Order: sequence, then C-alpha cells, then structure tokens
Amino acid sequence: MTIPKKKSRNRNHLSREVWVQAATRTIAQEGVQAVAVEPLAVALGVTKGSFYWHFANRDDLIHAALEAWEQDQSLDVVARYSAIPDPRRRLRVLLFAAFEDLENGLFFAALSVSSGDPRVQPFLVRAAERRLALGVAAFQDLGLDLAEARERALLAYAAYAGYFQLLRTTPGAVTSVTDLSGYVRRLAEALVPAKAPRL
Amino acid sequence: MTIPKKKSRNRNHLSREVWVQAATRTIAQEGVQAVAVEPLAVALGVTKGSFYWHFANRDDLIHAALEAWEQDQSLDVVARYSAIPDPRRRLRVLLFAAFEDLENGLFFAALSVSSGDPRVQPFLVRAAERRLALGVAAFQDLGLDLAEARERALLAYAAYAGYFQLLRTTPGAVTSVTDLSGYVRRLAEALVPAKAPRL
DNA sequence: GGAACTCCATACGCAGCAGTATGGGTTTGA
DNA sequence: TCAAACCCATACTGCTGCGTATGGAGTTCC
Repeated sequence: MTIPKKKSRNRNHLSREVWVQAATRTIAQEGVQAVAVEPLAVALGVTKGSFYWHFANRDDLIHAALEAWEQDQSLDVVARYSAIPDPRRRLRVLLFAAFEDLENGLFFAALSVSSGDPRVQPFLVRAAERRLALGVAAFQDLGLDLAEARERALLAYAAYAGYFQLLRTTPGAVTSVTDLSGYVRRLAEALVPAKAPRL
Repeated sequence: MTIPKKKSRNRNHLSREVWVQAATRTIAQEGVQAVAVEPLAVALGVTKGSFYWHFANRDDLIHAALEAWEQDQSLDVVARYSAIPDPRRRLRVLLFAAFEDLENGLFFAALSVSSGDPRVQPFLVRAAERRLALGVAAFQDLGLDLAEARERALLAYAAYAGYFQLLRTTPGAVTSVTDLSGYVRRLAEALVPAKAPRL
C-alpha cells in the first residue's frame, strides 16, 4: 500500500521564498538594517543553518526582497494606466491608485528610511525615475511644457512620499484628516489644470 | 615671569557641546542609529573615556542632540511669523522659509529615517503637531473652515516632508527641477485660495 | 606644595550578529 | 535498499560596539 504519489515535496521545509517574505515584512516594519539572520531564524522557528543553505549571505536575502518588490512594482503599471485614453482621467486614476495602495506606500516609506544603505539606493533611484517619468509624461499629455510638467510631477511625487512618510512616522498627525480621498482630490485639483475650453 | 592669567581654562579639553555637535552631524548624514560612541571618539581624536565622563550613556548623547534641535526649532518661529499681519502673505512667507532652510529640512528628513527609534518618536510627533497647528491656524486665518484648513495644512506638510525626503534619498530626481522657488510658488498657488473679493 | 578636582587613556568584560564547518536526519531516485 | 541529494541543527570563530573599572596627567584651590 504505497502512499499514492503524495508528492508532498517536504514536511515543513522552508523555501527560499518564505525567507524573502519574512524579510519583506521586517523591512516594511523596521527598515532594511533590521533584517538580521539570527532573529529571523528564531521567528521562523529554525536556525541559521537553514538560512545559509538557501542564501549566500545577508546581502543576498536583502537583494532578493528588494527585487521582488521592484518586480511587483513595475509589472503592470504602465500597461494598466496607459490604456486610459483621456489624459485628465488617466492622471486622476493614477493619483488615486497610488495613494490607495497602502501596503506599497508604506513599504516605499520604509525603504526611504534605509536610503543610506548602498543596497537600497539603486532601487530608490530607479523607482523615482520610473514614477517621475510616468508623471511627467502624464502632465505633458495634458498639454503642459516639459518644465511645468516636471514641476508638477515632482510636487505630486513629493506629496505622495511625504504622505506615507508622515503616515509611517506620525500616524496621529495624518488621521486628523479623516478623508483620504478628499486629500487626494485636493491634490489632483491643485495639479490638474482646469479643463481646457473645447477648441 | 608668570604667564599672565592665561586662564585658558583647558588645553584641548572637549566640552559636552562638542560631542553633541558631532552627534548632530552624524544624525544629519546617517541617522540616529549611526551615532556610535567609539567611532565618534575616533573622529574627535579621543577615546571613550572622555565620552563617559561627559555623558551617562549613548542615549544621553542622542537625547541631548535631539533636544538641541527642538530648541532651535520652536524658538522664534511663532514670534517671527505671527507678526506678519496679512494672512496670505504670512502663509507664503512661512512656506518659502520652510523650504529654504535646507539644513533644518535635511535634518528633519534624517530624523524621519530613524522614526522607529523610541527616542526619536516623541520629537517627531511634537514637531508634526507644532507645524500642523501652525499651518491649520494660518489657513483658518484665510477664512477656511477647520476641515479644509486641516486638509491643506497636511498637504503642505506632506509636500515639505516629501521634498526633503526625496532630496535626501534621490537628489538627482529633485534637481531635475532646477527652480526651487518655482516649485514652492506652485505649491503656494495651489493651496492659497485666490484673493477674496473685498467685502 | 599638597590635596582635591577635572578630564581622559587603557584595559577589560559582555552581548549581538555575520559567517563557516561539520554532521545528521529525511527524502528522492534508481 | 542503498546511495545521493536535500535541508537543517550544533558548535564554533571573529568583529563591532556598549558600558565599567581604574589609574594618571593636568589644573585649581587652599
């Protein structure tokens, strides 16, 4: 009576991905520098022996976590929003979507916390380039010239980064504004010029 | 031939303040967690023996540096800006002054980096409360109701925090906007409602 | 000119965490 | 069933940084 192709693969073996997920949670909560091998091992109920079988070293784990985030990021953003034809509507959807993704926003804020880390820097730089380029293009599609589009994109990105920084560091200050969508709507109204007269 | 009342006080003795200044520089550059006693001692050309004579422990130094910053902060802000009679002009001056103080802005961004530190949290919370209260009051003076004043104050503060966060983490992204005053002017125009008709 | 005080160097103990070495238990495949 | 591959535990070394203990040089005060 052979067990029918249980193929259970393993009993309670940890996969590389489990470590990456745990590291991601740690980064979101306490920053990159808090990713320590031994405490993570204790939290996962194993020892360092497991870790150093899956990863070359600590940097390897951190890099894997950051790359996983970057993949999630740049995956479908362009595809999803470039499909919206009306540039005004596209810009508003972009803004609201960015502010409503709490998890991603807080992880970004946590990454900014570790901006000094040479492992983190390139990811932050690429994220900034990607997002600002997206914003600049969106504002240009509205008919603004490059300089003005850059100014507004930077303002929008700063408002985004600052919002999640405040939400992370001093949540009490943010929740005094009860209506997030009102906040974003004001930002959108401030940045998106009044509808051009039909010409 | 006695040396005439040299009263030089001491040859090259370090004062407590010297340590605080060094810690402040370190915080501005690398965050609170980078304030380590032994490296600081090496940088100052002394040993830990000096440090532990002036301070009880590491926390003592960090607390002293943070308090020095807070003092500088809340010193004359209210006195300086509440003197401006016109609320519209007062608000604009406030905004420009905040963005032009690079040193303070970057130190604030560096502090936000260490927001997880229980020593830093209270200082960040107090700073947020103080600044937001100032902003809310300024917008209320413009005739806005409380909810709207809060929304705009939060937007302004987020734009401030985000700007310096980006300046710290990805300076290249910010300098693509060459004109800071243009950025601030846009923010001011977006937030300060058009001049009310004289009634 | 000696005692007390100030400021700092030296030398230690201790804890946390990175990384390595090695062996053992379990699963898989032939 | 036996060997190989897989996955992890144990036990080390090494480094960094906190905090303490103690002594000693320079200064001040009497």
